[in-house]
Amino acid sequence: MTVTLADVAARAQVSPATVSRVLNGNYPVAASTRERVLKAVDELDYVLNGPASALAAATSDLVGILVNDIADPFFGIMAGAVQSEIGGPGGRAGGERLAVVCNTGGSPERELTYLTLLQRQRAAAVVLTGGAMEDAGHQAAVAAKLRKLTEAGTRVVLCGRPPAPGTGAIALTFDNRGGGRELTEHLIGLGHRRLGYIAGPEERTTTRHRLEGHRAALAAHGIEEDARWTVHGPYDRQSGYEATLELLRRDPSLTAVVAANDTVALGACAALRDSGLRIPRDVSVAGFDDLPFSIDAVPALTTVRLPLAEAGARAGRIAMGRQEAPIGGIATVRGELMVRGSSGAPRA
Amino acid sequence: MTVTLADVAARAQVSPATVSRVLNGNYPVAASTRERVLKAVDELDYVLNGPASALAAATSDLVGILVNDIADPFFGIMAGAVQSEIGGPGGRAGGERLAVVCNTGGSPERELTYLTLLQRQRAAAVVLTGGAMEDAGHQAAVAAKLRKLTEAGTRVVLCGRPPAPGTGAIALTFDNRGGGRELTEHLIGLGHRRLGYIAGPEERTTTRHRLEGHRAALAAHGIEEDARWTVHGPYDRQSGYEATLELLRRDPSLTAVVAANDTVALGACAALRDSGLRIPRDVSVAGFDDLPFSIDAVPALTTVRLPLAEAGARAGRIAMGRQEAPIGGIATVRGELMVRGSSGAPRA
DNA sequence: TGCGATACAGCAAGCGCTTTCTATGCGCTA
DNA sequence: TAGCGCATAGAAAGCGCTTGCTGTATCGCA
Repeated sequence: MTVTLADVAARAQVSPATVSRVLNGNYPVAASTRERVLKAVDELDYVLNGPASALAAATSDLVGILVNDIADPFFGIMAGAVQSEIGGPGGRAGGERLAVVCNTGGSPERELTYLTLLQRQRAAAVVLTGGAMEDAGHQAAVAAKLRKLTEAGTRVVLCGRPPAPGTGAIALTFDNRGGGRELTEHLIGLGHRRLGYIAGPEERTTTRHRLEGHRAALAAHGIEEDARWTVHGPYDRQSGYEATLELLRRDPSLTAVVAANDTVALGACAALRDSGLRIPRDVSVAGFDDLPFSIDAVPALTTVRLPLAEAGARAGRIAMGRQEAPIGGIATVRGELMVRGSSGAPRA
Repeated sequence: MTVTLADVAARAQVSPATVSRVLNGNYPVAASTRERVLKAVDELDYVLNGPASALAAATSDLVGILVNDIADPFFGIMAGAVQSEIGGPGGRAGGERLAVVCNTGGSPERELTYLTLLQRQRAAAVVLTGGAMEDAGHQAAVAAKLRKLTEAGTRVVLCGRPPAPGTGAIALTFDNRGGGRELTEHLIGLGHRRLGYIAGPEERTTTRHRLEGHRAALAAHGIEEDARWTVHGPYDRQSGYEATLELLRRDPSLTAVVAANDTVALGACAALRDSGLRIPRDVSVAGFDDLPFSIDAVPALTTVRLPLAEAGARAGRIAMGRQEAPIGGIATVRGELMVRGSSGAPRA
């Protein structure tokens, strides 16, 4: 039925061992023999049985990439960058690896299940992207899983995610707090004093850090925050739209709206427009991430650029052992404030 | 070192066979025994060895999803939908499957390599999304691969991709031609007679079909197309920007620009704005796909909505054998014209 | 009480590959 | 010419799991 190594061996008149060695190329095989084997492989259209070789060799060429939402370019960009460095087909590394991206949908259970699945497959490496849940129980469970993975020899890299001490995982963390602070300081510098904030989902590290940065900026400038100025919601456009209407309802005198990310900011812009407000004349808007579409918003979005592709690529290289891990296993990746048309001085 | 089935068996005082059966749950096991086994599994923190069981059972729970560009929401949305139906962790199906998305980057070689890798892993199913390359050699190679996969029992579904006759693959095809035609007819109906077209990369089915639809509309209305009115380029924003400038250079009298997709259209809008032209007063713009951000363009983009999520979900269900394949193995998914602010009557 | 049917549990034979160890042939050197 | 080492090929023992087949109690029923 299916062609096996033994069939190839028989056809090439050599032992299965030799065929295996030709295919893996890590043992001397005479050129003439090799050629004969390759010819047989070709004629028989032989395809190696992955599970069998993984079992025998006790290793696999699977690399897992966990993302919260695959439909969100934030993750897509990182995942693509990781993958390009993993050395999957066409990647710059030699060995062919199956880089697989797993969509957790932001669900803790799925995240854990995917990690188990990856562990089960004896993945060569795992990259976790994006913010983590702050639920203590879940964090402990993930940490335990990660420790087990690293102990089993799987390289684990966190990309855009806070460190997980004691797990052996390498962390490339985004400086969400610093970025958030810089962004809000920019607005304050422009003269804003009443700023609405549309935060991401609660219990997420990203949400909290960005919000903390925002508040730190307010505090640093002696602006007392009004509890009505903050609204939480998911990381999507609709949330931004609704949250903005809500903010306006709570305090129509706001002169700026800071969103948890660009997608949310887009929703905010739409809500403002629909409310008859002009950006930035009436209300300034700011996002976070600098996704590709942000520059095309009208006016273009003021935001914090996160080097998603660079960070992903670095994470990929580290996962493949082609680049050294940062000292201490932790590196902080900073964002860059991008001032564009959506922010301006408030009306006097 | 690592815990194996045998260890669990020893601890639970049963045979390995019994443990296996408890874990796979497809054979009667006394409740008391099951409990003992589960307890041992838990205590030992046992994780099944994926490759080993795949080898022994000659099946795997891997499902591959091929996409051209994972950073593009067009693919992200489809991939996410497929995945949610695959029954990966948290999906609505019971069995835990590892749904993996593979990023081909639009490269034929990578596509082929990923298919081989998936074949090697004895994937349970494969979903290919997005347009195909039109290179005859490559198409034949892919077709051969697909045939081999289906013959080996892997279910293959094409989502948003033309059928591959004789391969046993199920196809859910987007009606790119019809959508393209409808879109251009809308513009013609508005009074446009000189329409620029920014096509996607050559040698792609999607590119060709959309362009054909556009031309069919022109022909149907007796508009003779000027060769200068079409420019090809990749599916990205920058391409749209540059192509638009080029079109304007070639024929400043164009009153509408039709883009191969929304991302390209965004670039076109930016180019028009930067050229001091107003949308739609001076030039109308239209996209394709109706990605989430399109409604946030200013003015909102007139485009053709493709039910990406629905199609992906359906593809996923078919791949899992939870929904019947369309008769003949081919179904056409139609788009819906979304008329928005970016298109209007040309100035008299 | 006796007999077939039933419900579990175990044995053991692989699944297709990798890899260690061993065998063989050959070219050289002394 | 005998002896040694190197280059290469093969034999065979698993890797950890699944599953067909073979027991062996236990149960129902007459």
